[in-house]
Amino acid sequence: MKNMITPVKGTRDFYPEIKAVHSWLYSKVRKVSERYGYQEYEGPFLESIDLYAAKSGEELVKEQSFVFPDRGGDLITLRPELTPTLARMVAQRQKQLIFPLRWWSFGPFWRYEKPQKGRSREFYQWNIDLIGVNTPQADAELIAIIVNFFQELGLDSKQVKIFVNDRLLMESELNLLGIPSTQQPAVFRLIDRREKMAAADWERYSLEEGLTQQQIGGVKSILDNKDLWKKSENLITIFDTLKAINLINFVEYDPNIIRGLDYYTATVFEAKDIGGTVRRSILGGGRYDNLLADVGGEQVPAVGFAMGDVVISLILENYGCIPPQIFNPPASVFVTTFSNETLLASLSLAETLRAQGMNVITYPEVVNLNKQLKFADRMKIKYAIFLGPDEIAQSVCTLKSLSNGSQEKIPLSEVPARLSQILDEG
RNA sequence: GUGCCAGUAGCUCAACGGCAGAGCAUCGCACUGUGGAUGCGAGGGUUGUGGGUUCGAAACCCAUCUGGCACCCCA
Repeated sequence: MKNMITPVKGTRDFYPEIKAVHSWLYSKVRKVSERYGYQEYEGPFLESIDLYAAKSGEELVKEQSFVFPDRGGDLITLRPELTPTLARMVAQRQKQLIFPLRWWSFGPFWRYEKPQKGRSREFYQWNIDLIGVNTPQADAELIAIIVNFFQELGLDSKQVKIFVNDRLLMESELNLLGIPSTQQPAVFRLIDRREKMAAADWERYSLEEGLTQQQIGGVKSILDNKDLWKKSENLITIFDTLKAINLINFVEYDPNIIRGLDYYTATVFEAKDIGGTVRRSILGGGRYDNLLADVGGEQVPAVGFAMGDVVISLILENYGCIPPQIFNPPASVFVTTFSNETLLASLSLAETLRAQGMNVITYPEVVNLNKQLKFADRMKIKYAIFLGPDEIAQSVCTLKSLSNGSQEKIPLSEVPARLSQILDEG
């Protein structure tokens, strides 16, 4: 144990049983993305810091990104999010891409934050975006994808929920209260914090931000108004659309949802664990209609969301949604080795079975069968094959089921066919 | 980046100023052509790391690292 190099803070080691969960999650992400006709893409993990300087949240770039100079002295960033990269990739080929564009991605990201449960410094993120359409139906499609994803994972609407709001609606409400647009970003931050603070603290804080008593009361009544969405044609259409396609469950209006990133322009949404103990949000997204123009392209409307792998994995584990079948044994057949004289015959039989498409493990050392079977048992392999002198003399092998202990002798020439048959049945 | 809590065998934990232990796991034997069960035995530790207090530190103090909780922020 001594002198062991510790892993970099906030990174995770994916041991096989954890990698299995990760791969399974990736397969679900792929399945749902493809079900809606989205195409997989990927960007570079390294980006110039200038790409983020444009429009991501200030803190995300200045405080939470891994930034280092390359050998030429240019500042390189380990990507903290994908949306600016996506905007750049689309802007670069704006004239040749086919819109509406539906793209998805699942890859690693880095943020220099304090690691704790649900948050690491290196994490994977599902990004999915619909670019080139500015309609409530497009927003509804992304929300529908989330609902579909939750259903695919076996979560129900008492466990997780998607909360939706519209920044334009909030801005117009703040305007009605006489709060100027220059002051509105600060008020959005106030809104973001309200549920975490005691009421009195929040009011005092609001006064410090320059709001009048009357405005504070106004903001409070906005945030408590669960029917506020009825003032927004956009939200009305989104909810009507989701109702019509029967995917309105999991979805709820919430005026408190604002989102931290600066580039969101209208619809914003966030999914949370409501039945359990994970307070951190599962995913977040919304409409960002100006980002492409900000990175040098033509103005193109877009909507999308991002989901980190860490929080959703925790939630799936808490709710027992991870199917045990994903921890399959690494092989279906174990070919024992008996002696140095018969070793090559065993290896040869194993290779024959592999050529038939089976996953086969052999014991690469001649040790007693006791030890080999114990190994096979612990690896949860279902069938073992013995090929010792007795079997070789008769041109057969012994097939043993490790689940019920039964054994049968099979002529060597028939082994592949017989085994395929047994594996198909079991 | 701020505050609080915790780190003891591979894992879960005990010992709480006085000989570092248990359960599980591992390895060996009973069982050299047959796994799971059982019995017997063995190995395994600079108590996260560095310093300090003390006759004596796993324990108390300081620093540091790592993790967890609440902030900040966010996936």
